[in-house]
Amino acid sequence: MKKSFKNRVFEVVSKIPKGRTLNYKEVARLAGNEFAYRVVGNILNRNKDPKIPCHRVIRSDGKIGGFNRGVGEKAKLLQKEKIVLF
DNA sequence: CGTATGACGTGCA
DNA sequence: GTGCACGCCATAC
Repeated sequence: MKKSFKNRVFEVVSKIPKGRTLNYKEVARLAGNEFAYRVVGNILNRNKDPKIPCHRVIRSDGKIGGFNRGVGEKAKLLQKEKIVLF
């Protein structure tokens, strides 16, 4: 099974510890290509798997960014996790 | 197979 | 400090 970048991103994001947020660039770097940060958001957007805490992935600006189900939901999850936007 | 997209990031006005 | 535009990559259709 060849792990595509998409699969890599899923694994990395699913490995994000609770209470920790990573920006798309970091996820992309851990996935193998720090220059593919756009793909990270792209993949998560087209693949809303409930097993993936994609809400822990935020922009490097410290902003929530966006969410396929609504930014409000993502903000809610972040607050629920007591995640502090670094 | 080829084209267009996208939950970004950075720079500049 | 805020807003706009460009550029980068992989995925989806």
